[in-house]
Amino acid sequence: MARKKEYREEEVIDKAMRLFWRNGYERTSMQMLEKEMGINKFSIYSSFGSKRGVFLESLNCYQSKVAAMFEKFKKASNGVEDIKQFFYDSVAICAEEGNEKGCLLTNTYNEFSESDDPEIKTQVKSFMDNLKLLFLEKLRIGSNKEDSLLLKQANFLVIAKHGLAAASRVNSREEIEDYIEMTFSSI
Amino acid sequence: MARKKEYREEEVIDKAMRLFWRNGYERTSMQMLEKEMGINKFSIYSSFGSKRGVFLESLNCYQSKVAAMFEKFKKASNGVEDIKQFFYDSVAICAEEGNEKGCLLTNTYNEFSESDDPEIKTQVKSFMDNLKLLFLEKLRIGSNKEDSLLLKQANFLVIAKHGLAAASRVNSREEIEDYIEMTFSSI
DNA sequence: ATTATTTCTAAACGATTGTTTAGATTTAGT
DNA sequence: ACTAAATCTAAACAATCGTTTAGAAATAAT
Repeated sequence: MARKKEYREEEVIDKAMRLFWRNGYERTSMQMLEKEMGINKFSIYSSFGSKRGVFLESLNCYQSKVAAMFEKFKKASNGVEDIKQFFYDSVAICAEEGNEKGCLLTNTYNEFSESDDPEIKTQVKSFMDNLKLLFLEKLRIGSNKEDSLLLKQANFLVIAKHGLAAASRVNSREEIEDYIEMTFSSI
Repeated sequence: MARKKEYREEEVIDKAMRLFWRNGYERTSMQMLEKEMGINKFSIYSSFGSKRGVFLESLNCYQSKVAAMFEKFKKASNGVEDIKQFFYDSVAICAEEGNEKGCLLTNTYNEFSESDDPEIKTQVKSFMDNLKLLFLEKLRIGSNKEDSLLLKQANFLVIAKHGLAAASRVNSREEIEDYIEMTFSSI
């Protein structure tokens, strides 16, 4: 009994996510969001409530974007080799976007680490913790080493993941791939 | 023939640097700077010209803060072992501050990567390039390997440094130190 | 003590931030 | 065709941003 929306929320939130990814939360203004999402402020607010609402939805969008990669990772069963492939897939996703930013969630954790927004911090932290657990499980499959060493390797690889996120914005894809090779030649 | 300043610029810029380190550039307001530096806006502007001026001086302050560590690194002569020690010193500096942030310059590179402020980006980039050259030189001292492999290892270690910066904000000091041990056990 | 010069306080600046509102426009049901 | 409900445009909102300015307070030289 009323007019129809001229945009699909999943489409505009994907554009918002890319904008936040490039610029971070604070440097992204509503004006930029209007332009990038192709709709105006009223529509943004009626769909997502606030700028923060758009950002939270963007984080979900990012997670669903990498979800397929996570599923593939979870289902694979070659242990450490899966983690290596996971890193390659991560690099591919960043390169596909053409951006030189690290992981959106890692960047978000950094930007919000001193703020008092527990919801955002919790979402990011749980994402990282899940990843850490996944890594640990993979190591159990692919190795016969004792647990304490496994834990250390898991930490090592999780940190390597952060390093990948940070380094991918200052190094070429080739260098990152060299890095992956060297990392895994030591395990 | 006139009144004396009631603050020393080196002292207030050190406080500003710590504030920028914790919060990043965009989330740090003049109001916060006034409070943290202990002087008011007029004094800030007469001493540093602008918020950006305070930030540029803060970056210099950060560099001079780690300069001693760099000098020690440059003068040492145990090759790869020096790099390892350099990483330990880096961790110590962060822990000393009590913050859980990565390297200020790495964070700055991330925050400004999409902005059009070439001066800041150039300063950060040259810092990283210098570090990379230093690493390469250290590898030459401590190793007899051929050049292409040396270059790869240098990249690897520089990326490890970025990883350290990124990971130090989500991992404990003990985990970071485990990470350093594992990194160097593979070289 | 007066003057000149600088730093201080504190208020105000215009611009931009995120957010809201009023009214025109469009659609669907009666 | 008319009405009701939702989306659109576009202007305005208060708050905050970085920045500037006017005037009081303080110092050093004359």
